[in-house]
Amino acid sequence: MYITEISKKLKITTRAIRHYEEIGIISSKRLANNYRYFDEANIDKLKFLVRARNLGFSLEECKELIKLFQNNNRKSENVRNIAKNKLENITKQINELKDLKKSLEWLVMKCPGNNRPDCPIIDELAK
Amino acid sequence: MYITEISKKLKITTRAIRHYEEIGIISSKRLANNYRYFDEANIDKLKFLVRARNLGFSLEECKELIKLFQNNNRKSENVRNIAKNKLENITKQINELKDLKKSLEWLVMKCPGNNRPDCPIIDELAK
DNA sequence: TATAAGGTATACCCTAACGTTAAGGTCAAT
DNA sequence: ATTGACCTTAACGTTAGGGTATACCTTATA
Repeated sequence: MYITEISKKLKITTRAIRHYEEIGIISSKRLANNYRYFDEANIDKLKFLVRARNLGFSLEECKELIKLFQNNNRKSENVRNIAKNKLENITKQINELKDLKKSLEWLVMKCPGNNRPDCPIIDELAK
Repeated sequence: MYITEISKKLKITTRAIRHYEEIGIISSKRLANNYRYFDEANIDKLKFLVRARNLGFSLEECKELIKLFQNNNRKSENVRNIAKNKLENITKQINELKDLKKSLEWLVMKCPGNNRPDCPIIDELAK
């Protein structure tokens, strides 16, 4: 498969694919005209990568996961630890964002939002 | 106040303060020895900025808010719109993260996490 | 056959919000 | 005079690509 073909199939940009190759996460063959060609193995790896990214893993984490993916002697414990870490991070992020949301909701509710200068949001930030 | 003094007080790094100055959000005076000196007005602006950052506003948004903060002819509507936008973004982010969290929780639960290679997380990513 | 269209390549600059050296100037105390 | 704590600027690193420029390759059309 050519790069555009697979980029459409996986709904990512060609730029992303080239980037993944640049930093050594995936690889491809080259045709006589220097065009990239992705065979089954490369495509599988890329698919794996895209799914991992969609689950919120960083490229560095994806690299680790792909290593484990391709290692038949892996321990599922190692995979689980990566996922657990990510889970903790995401939970923290959610909680932080929830706090922010509460504060912002309060302020937006309090603010009249008219053409006068008096504004509880500004007051809060300036207090 | 000197930069370290105020950085401790506001619990941000000196690098952050210098960065804010670099990009023109805040300013400071200089002493004879070229050290930065922050007077009341500068400090108030910086405090405002830190609070806005803590509420999740980007530096660009903070710039806008500070402009409004210092404009006595502002309309509270403009302030409210910035906050409402941010609120929408945060809500979206939370929902996306919640989806990720669910998926990850499911996978982590399913994975035995032992020293065998069989792993539902890998299976899911490779499917 | 020439040329235009469209896919492909590399390579460089850009983003946000600082973190992180590196290399050096200032100041107070020892 | 030296130490250590503070200050300075400059400049590269980070994340995950986006955007743009320039040029080569291939194919369809005039």
